[in-house]
This record gives sequence, structure tokens and C-alpha cells, in this order.
Amino acid sequence: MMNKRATAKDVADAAGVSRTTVSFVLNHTEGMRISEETRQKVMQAAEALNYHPDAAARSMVKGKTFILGFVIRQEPDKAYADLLLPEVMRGISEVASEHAYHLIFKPVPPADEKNSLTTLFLEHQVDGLIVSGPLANDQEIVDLFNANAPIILQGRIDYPNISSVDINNRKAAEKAVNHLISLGHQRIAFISNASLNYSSSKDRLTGYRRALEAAGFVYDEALVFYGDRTPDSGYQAMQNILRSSAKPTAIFIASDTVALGSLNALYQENIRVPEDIAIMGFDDIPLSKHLAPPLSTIHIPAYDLGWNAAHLLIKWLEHKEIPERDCILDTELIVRESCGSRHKDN
Amino acid sequence: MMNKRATAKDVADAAGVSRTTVSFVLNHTEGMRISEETRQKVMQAAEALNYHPDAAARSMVKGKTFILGFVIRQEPDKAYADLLLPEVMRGISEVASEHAYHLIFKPVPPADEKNSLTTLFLEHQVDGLIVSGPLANDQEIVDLFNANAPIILQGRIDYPNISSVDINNRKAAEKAVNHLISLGHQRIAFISNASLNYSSSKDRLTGYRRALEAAGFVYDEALVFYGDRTPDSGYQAMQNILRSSAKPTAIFIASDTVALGSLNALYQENIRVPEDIAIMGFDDIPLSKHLAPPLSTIHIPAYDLGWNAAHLLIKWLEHKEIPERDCILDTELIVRESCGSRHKDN
DNA sequence: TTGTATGCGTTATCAT
DNA sequence: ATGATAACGCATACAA
Repeated sequence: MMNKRATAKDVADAAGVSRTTVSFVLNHTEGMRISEETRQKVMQAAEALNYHPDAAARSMVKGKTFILGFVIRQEPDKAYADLLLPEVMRGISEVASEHAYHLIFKPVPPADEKNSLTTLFLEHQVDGLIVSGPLANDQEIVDLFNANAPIILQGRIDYPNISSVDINNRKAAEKAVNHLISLGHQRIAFISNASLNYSSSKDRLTGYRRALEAAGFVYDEALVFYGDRTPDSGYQAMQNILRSSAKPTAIFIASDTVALGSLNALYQENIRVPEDIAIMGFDDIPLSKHLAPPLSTIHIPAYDLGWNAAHLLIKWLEHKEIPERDCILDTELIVRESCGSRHKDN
Repeated sequence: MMNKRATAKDVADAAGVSRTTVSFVLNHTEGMRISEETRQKVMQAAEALNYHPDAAARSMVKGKTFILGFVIRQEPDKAYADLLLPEVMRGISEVASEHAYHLIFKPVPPADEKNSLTTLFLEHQVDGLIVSGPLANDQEIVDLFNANAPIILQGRIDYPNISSVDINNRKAAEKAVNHLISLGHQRIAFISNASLNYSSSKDRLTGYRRALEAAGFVYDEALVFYGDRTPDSGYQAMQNILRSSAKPTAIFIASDTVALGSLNALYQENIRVPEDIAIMGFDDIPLSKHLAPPLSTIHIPAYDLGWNAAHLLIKWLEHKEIPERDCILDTELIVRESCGSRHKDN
């Protein structure tokens, strides 16, 4: 039963024509007037033999793989724990499917000794790359870009020429903190989403600081704590806050995932949200609206992030249009219940 | 700067040897005694030219793509909303990476008119497939299997020959319900994880029923409600329960994701968990432990599911070992706080 | 030990 | 309107 795949030659033989004719018919090549009769014969033969052109062969002759690479610049366990990632992927893969591209997904940490990122492109496994969450100074990406690799970033990098799709983290954080301020809060603590080596973390902290200062408050480092994308880190950070002398009336946690752990710590201590303390998140992961209480947060258009990145990349590949500017998408303040209404200091 | 990729011939020329020698050196071909000197020359030339073999060319001549396909049998929006999926993917991609395979990920709903699943294999985009969450009667999968496609299922199907990796949903559900019973509950409602067209849903319901009957209770359809994998459906189902005359003291919700919405409905009605009602989940999604209260549930070894599926598939591909038996992994009852301690009926 | 020749399955450029 | 034929880049059996 080890029936070999049928090749174009098999189809040609079965239809009594040449391989060329088969190719013309099956690819609907323009300008080739082929008699309806032979067209039918070829179609039927192909159908009968269950013929499908071999991807590798076509790839070789066209010089294209029709595969996009989506690379996460993180350790696999962290990469797959990102609750916004599936939505980004959905955006990418929807566009990819539309244009008949496939999607290879792969977490490649920045310190990967095997240079998997470079290899992926240089071995021509993919036609182009979308790289998510690069470190601010990611040399491998810069090298790849300089080697003419079509590459779109999702996240910022300290190298201006590579175009990226991102949100304005600073402004979004300002929005979040301003909301807290507008509710009357004066002592607002901060828990970061990740290490400040990532530009998104740095930018969100900056936004927190600016909003505070713009409102006439002093920025106090004793109110700043750190998460690392995990609920556990949020739990720990919250413990630290509770044990410190910070005593904030509100906390801006720059990641809903981190906030999850923080809320858990609060729950254990019987501290009520928002009655005892207001909590503001960031990301709007799919679960935030289902938490008790539903979490106020900043909505990131994750699907659109992926959608736009894929579109820019495919435009680059298909029309050689190298995008000139970054694509910055809007965020939105989502007011739910975790910040309560107006805070009354006593 | 449009520097073409270097080919094996370029390396050969640069090193002053033949293409064959280059191939032998770079592939560490056994039995070919090559002078250390030429070996070095070749290595250096390859390095200098930044040579990487073309994936398509190698793929063609070896008759292998070194790509695995991971297909979800669902609409993209549902596929990407599955909170266990990232862990399954992590398991698959870890094994894939180890064996130098790449991973193409693609949601292909059962009713896909373009036969994307068949095409993926027949065009030889992938060497083999892992298919997750098939419908009980998925003809396309059966056809593909009969066409000698290496394919591993993740989930059950009404066709015995295709090997799968799965959990025993029925027994796991029994475990969950038995826990509730052991706490003294007598009126236990059920909310399904999805439509009963999926074998996992059917099996979990069966487990619920069996546990009840084994304990001497009668199975009452008035206590059975349905979810569709989404929190919204859980919210709705809970509304239905509260408005019905069911009045359960405990609810077994066969999906943590669905439970999320149910908990939300409870929160809105100021019904306390577990004081007023006990909630038992299923899946142990990464967030369950962070909910308030932390959710008691059934742990599914998602990572291991992916890991085993990938291993079976690669064994098949590399050693032609077609797995003969299904691989059933163990689940675990996770007792947290949402079921409280012993229930006292009054 | 290294070089030569051939095939893999397409597509594309020529002729006819 | 259709049929040869070259080319894509690599691996390998065989020859030298």
C-alpha cells in the first residue's frame, strides 16, 4: 500500500500531455490558451491521481518557502505562559492563511547558543520573521536585518531602522495612573510587568512616574516594586508591599498576569478590593473581566498587533515594500470594578 | 547589497575542493576519511561565506521536510482561547526542537472547505501531523490515516486504528464528583465543558453520572447544564441554574474556563464560594490556583500530552515504529478551596 | 581521499 | 496551443 505520491509527470502521462501543459493548467497560467478539452483531461487526471504539487520542489524553484516565522524572544516556559500570545498568534495566522502562508512558531531566547533565529532564516526555512519581545539591545536581530532579512518587530528595540508594531506603553501607563489619580488616590504603588531590560517595562514605569509628577506628586522609589511576568512574582511583590511601610491606597500593576498573584495575596490577607485597596492592571488578558472583582485595566489590541505585523511582513515579501514607519496601535482604559469609585481619604 | 545566499558550490570553490567534499565535511559523513587540512579549509570557507544549506533543496533530496504539523480541529477563535493549548504546544515544540524539527501550527475546523488538513500533508509541507480535539466522527482524519499519513491524535475518535494521546475523561470526572460526594454533597449539578459531539464532553458527563449512581444517587437531568468552552457560556449556565429549581449545594463544572464565567455570575449575586455553594472544576488551567477562592479541579498533564504525542510521531517518522496502543495519561485531583470542607446539610 | 554524474519535482524559457 | 529542456541546491552512488 506504500503508494508513492503522484508527480506532475504521472498526471501528464495519464492525461496524455506534457508536464508543461499540466503546470499551465493547474496554475491557471495567464495568456496560455489551452483547449477546454485538454484542460478537462488534465484536471480529471490530477483529481484521479490525487495529485498535489510538492512543496519543497516548488519552494526551490520559486525561491520562496511561503512560510512565516514567529519567534518569541523568551525562554519557552515564559513564552507559552504569556496569556496575550494566543491572540497575537491568531492575528498573525489569520493573515498568513489569507495569503496562503504557513506559520512556524518557535520560542528562541536571546542567549540561544545555536543561533536558531539566524539559522531559521539563513537555511531558508522561512521567508521572513516576526520577532516578539526583543531585548532593547538585541544584536542578533540587528545582524539579521542588516543581512536583508525581512523582519518585523513586535516590541521596541534600540535600533531605529527595523520597523515594529507596538503600543505606546508610556502613554498607556499614564492613562492608567491618571485614572487612579482622578479617583482621588494619592499614594499609588507600582509593580512592574517584567525586568527593566525590556523596553515595555521601562516605558510603563516611565509613564507611571510622569503621570504622578504631572499631577504634582513626588515619585517615590519606595513605592516601586517588580514583577517578572508571573503570578508568583505578583504574589511576592504584594507581600513585600504589605510588609513595607508603603501603605498605598492604590496599586498600578503593569501586567494582569502579575496582578493575578497580587490579588491572591490580598485575598489571603482578607484585604478587600476595591474597598480596602484599588488595583489597576495592564494588558486586559482574556480573564481579567471574569475575575472577582473584574479587573480594571489597559486593553492591548493583541489580535491587531499580530494582524498588522503579519500584514507588514507580507507586503514586504510580496511587493518589496519595506515599511518605513513603526505601527503604533491605540490602547484603551477599561474601567471595571477593581478600582471602585471615588476614594475618600480620611 | 543584495548578496545572494552562498551555495555549496561557492564554498567548494572558495576552499578549492569539490562540492562533494564540502557535503561530506559539513554533514560529518561517516567512513569518509578526509584529511584534517581540507576539513579545516572547508569549515573556514563555509564560515567565511556564512553558508547555510537550503532547506528546500535538502528537503527535496531527502524526501523529508523536518516539519511537524500541529492542527487544532476548531474555529480559530475557539482554538486560541483554549488556555491549556500553550502548554500542549510547549510539550510538542520541546520534543520537536530536540530532534531538529520545526512546528507548523494551524487551526483547521472540521468543516474546512479547502481541505487544509489534507493539503498540508499531501503537498508535503509536513512530515506528520498531531491533530488535537477531533470530532468523534472525523472522516478527513480517517482518510488521511488510510493514505499512510503519520498522524497522532490528541483526543479520542470513533475509529480504533489511529493511535492517540489522551486522558481518561470518564475516570477523571468520577474522581471529581467523588470528592464532592465525600464532602457530604447530595445535590450536585453538572455543567459540561462543550457540546456532546466531542468525546471529551460525553465522557465527562458519563463519569459524573456513574459516580452519582455508584454512590446511590439518582441521575437527574434537571441538574445537567451545558457550556461551550467559554466563560460566557458558564455565566449563562449558572444563571440558568440559579433561576431553576435545581438548588444544588455543589456544582461540577467540566472546564475551568467555563467555571470562570460561572464564578463571576456567583460573585455578582453575592453568593459565596465555598460557603454557599461548592465549585469543582476540570482542566487546572494555569490560573485556577490564582482565583479567589483558588479552584479545586482535575489536573490535566497538558505538557506531557504534547510531549508524548510528539515523541510517538517522531518515533514513527524516524524509526517507522507505528505506535500500537493509545497513550493514556493520569489526571490528578487538586484540592484547593472552592469546595470548602465538609458540607453540612440542614 | 576526492571528483563526476545523476536525480529529486517543479516552474519557466524557449522553440515548434 | 503544446512540448522539450534548463535550472533551482543539495546528497549520494560510483568512479578515479
